[in-house]
Amino acid sequence: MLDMAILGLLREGPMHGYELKQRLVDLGFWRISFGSVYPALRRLDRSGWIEVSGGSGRRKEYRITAEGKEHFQQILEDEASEVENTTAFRVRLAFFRYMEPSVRIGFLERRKSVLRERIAAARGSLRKTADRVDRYTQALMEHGVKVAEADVAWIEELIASEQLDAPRGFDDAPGEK
Amino acid sequence: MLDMAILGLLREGPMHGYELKQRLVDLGFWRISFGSVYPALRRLDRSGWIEVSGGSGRRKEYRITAEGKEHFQQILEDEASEVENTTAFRVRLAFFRYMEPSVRIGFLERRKSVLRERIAAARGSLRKTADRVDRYTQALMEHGVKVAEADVAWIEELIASEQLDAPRGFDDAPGEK
DNA sequence: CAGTCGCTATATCGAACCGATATAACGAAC
DNA sequence: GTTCGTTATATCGGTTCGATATAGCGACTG
Repeated sequence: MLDMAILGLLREGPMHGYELKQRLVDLGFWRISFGSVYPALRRLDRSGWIEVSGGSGRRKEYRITAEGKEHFQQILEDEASEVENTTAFRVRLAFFRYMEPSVRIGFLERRKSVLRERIAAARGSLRKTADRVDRYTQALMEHGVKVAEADVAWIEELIASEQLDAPRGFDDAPGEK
Repeated sequence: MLDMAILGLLREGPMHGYELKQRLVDLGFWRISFGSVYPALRRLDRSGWIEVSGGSGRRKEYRITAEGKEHFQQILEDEASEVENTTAFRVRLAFFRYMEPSVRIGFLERRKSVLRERIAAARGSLRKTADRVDRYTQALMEHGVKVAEADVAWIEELIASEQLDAPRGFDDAPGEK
């Protein structure tokens, strides 16, 4: 996941590690530590998806390679990708501009149905355990459901505004089912 | 964090690993894997906070020890504990009944101020980056702020209902500042 | 102008955690 | 009676976290 976020940011231009970490924090994905960022950068370098300029010492610059861009595009648009993972969904949303318009709505829809399943499950376990859990636990579970419902509503808004932009089949994917 | 959640559940009675994991999932803290649960149980056993009955084979039962209860109480009520961590806060809330009433409101207040700081920071970074991020990223950040605001409102409710139960200084902490 | 404080920047370490997978016993359906 | 889903314990590799170390740099301070 971190790999995708880093590649996505490097698509906009080369950066050094510290700046990259600041940007990641700014986007508010999650709180990332250097203990994740630097190993990730080494990993991406080994895979040939980024390259490093400025040897050992201060201020190394990282830039994405052509293969890196290709790889980023692939993992970004991967239909089988985990929509159950909130972070993964949020990162993909942040890079929606790089995603085929025809794929965007599919992602949003799949996320919505995952959330709905989760809401149903949470409601079930609330009913099931209502008698043996205390009011704090109950408040916690109920709040979780409320947040998830707000998320669904938000995603529906996103879908609606996406459909306004592309009311009927898009240039890139004309007849594609 | 997992350690605290496990000890908290075992306070209610002995369980085996699988059941424990189900309960953890039911509570909806986060999605826990066996790859976390079993190492955690071994860890807790080594520390002497739980004990295992039923040797190698099927269905081991785990029960909390007296030292385990003491340790649980300590990490639960630790004033210096991380309120920045959403998961840590949620787990503690689920075990609020084991917490000194005088300590509960303190926790809620500290969580609230952390969220408020985070909202302010997010608003700042929204203003700062408004021109160079696209509408998807912006929608993501704005939604994050909204969710955090709803969280603050929820915590304020919790504080209010807590103050109803204990309107003025409690028996346990009479003159304590 | 020496001292030190805080920020930028890179890096590593151990511990914890995740996701996938292996294994096996059990009950029930077919 | 064997195949299937569920319960149950366990491990493995890879990733991530949190803490910590190091050092150059600018700014302010006595």
